[in-house]
Order: sequence, then structure tokens, then C-alpha cells
Amino acid sequence: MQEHRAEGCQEECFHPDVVERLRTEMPGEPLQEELAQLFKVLGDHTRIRILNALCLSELCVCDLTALLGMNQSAVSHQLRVLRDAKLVKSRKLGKNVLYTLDDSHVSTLIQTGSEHIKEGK
Amino acid sequence: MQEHRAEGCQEECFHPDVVERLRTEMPGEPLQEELAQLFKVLGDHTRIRILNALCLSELCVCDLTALLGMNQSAVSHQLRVLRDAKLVKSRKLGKNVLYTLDDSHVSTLIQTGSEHIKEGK
DNA sequence: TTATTATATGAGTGGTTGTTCATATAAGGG
DNA sequence: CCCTTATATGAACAACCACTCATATAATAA
Repeated sequence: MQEHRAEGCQEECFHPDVVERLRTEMPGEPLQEELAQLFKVLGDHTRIRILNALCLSELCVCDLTALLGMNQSAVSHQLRVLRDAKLVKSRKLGKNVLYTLDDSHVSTLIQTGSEHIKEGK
Repeated sequence: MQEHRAEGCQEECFHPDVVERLRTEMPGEPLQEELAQLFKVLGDHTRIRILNALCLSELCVCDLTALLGMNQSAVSHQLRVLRDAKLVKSRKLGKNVLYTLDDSHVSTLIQTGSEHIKEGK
């Protein structure tokens, strides 16, 4: 049958017209790449614990080191990753460096992600 | 000085009281691990492109393969990852399998992430 | 049945990344 | 100045992961 071939995948795909429309309506590649990079930074157990902690209070590196029970070096490395991704900010106070979340989007992302998990039972 | 030592890091950390409070107020480890896992799944260029496409329309595997211009096998592998993470759902239609976003949290996450990037200039 | 097509999956592999170790920088205290 | 402490960083290594290739499964057509 002709009509069925028109809906098949062998020539191109199931919905060639929709695919063509998507090419113009989808976000640009640079934004999508940055998005993936952002979520990649969020996708680590240590960094999630850091962000969850900073959701509740401003903390210095040794606070986080004590809270997470891990190497100070490892914590600093992850804080650098979080800072490069603009997920946290820092300010110096004497010998210490205090970290906070960069803006409200960060806590929103964590909140939404948590809800998704809980609702998935 | 005594008072300054009480605020220092050498014994434990800068804010031992705050850290102690955080231990009880923070989400449990299992949830945080699942959160990290969720974001890890979101943190891939190919999967982000798939999700952005599914934000706009239900699509079958060959639609996505054509849209992304990549191996069908690679697309199927990533769809499996997305399905395991409950980020997408699928339904069979003849020889095809149609994919959609699992729920609204997924598009909310992508939306919030995109806003964060755009506002970061 | 056999042939064709759409999708899924196991194995192998190159590239990425989180941690540890050692060291460097920076800020006070004495 | 020197000494201690808080934080940052470079190198190296192990673990993980996204892709490719080959093949398997599922569904329709003839």
C-alpha cells in the first residue's frame, strides 16, 4: 500500500515533516551543549550533597569537609567545578572561604528533581 | 584568643553547630544518590537533544535517528537509559515505538536549566 | 513459511572524570 | 620574620560511560 509506505521509516523516518519542523524549533546546539554540561555537573553524588547543604546554609570548605566526611582536596576540587558552572559563589572571610548557592535556579532544579523522584515512588 | 579559636577550623570546622544541624535536616542519602543519578542521566548531549525533541512532539526511534543524524543503535541505547530513569515513556504502534516525556517535571527541569544558562549570559 | 523493516541489546573500546597524594598559595598569629 | 592553618591545584590512576559493531527480537507483508 502506498499510504503506509508514506508513513514508514525506510525512506527517512516515521514523521519526516515533524522532524523538519523540530530542526527549526529546537534550541540551538550551543545551548543544548551547555545544558548537558550543567546537568553533568549536577550529576555527581558529592556535588549534590554539597548543593543540598548550601541550600540550607552558607558554609566554608572545612564545614563541608567535616559534613561530607571526605578529603579536603576532593571537596575543593568539586567546589571548583561547581563554581566554574556558576552553581555556587564564594566570598573570603579571614582565612576561610564561604560558599553559597549562586541563584534560586539551583535550588529549583534540586527541588524539581527531588519531586520527580518521590512521585516516581 | 579563646573566642576566635571557637570559630576556627582546627578542631572540627568553622560552624560545628550548623554542620550538626545540617546532618539532621538534609535529605537522606538514598534520595541524594537518586538525585545525582537523575542529573547524571540528564547530563549528556545526546540525551538532552532527545528530551528537547520530545518536549515538542512524540517521536519514534527512526525520527530521532534522522533528527540527531546518528546511529540507530546509539539512539536506542540512550532511550533505554532515559526509560530506566523514568524520564521518557514509550508505546508500540505497529513496527514502531513512540516515545514521549514521562511527566511534566522533565520539561520543567530542562526549562529551569535553560533559564539559568541564559541568565548567566 | 520467508523476507523485510524497526527496534533492542551484548561486547568491546576510547575518552572522560572523581578521587588521592603531594604541593602551592594565602592569611593570621606570635 | 617564621609558623600554623585554610584553601587551591597539578599529576596520576581507577572507574565509568557513550559510541560502534554485530546480532537478536518483534512486527508486518507477501
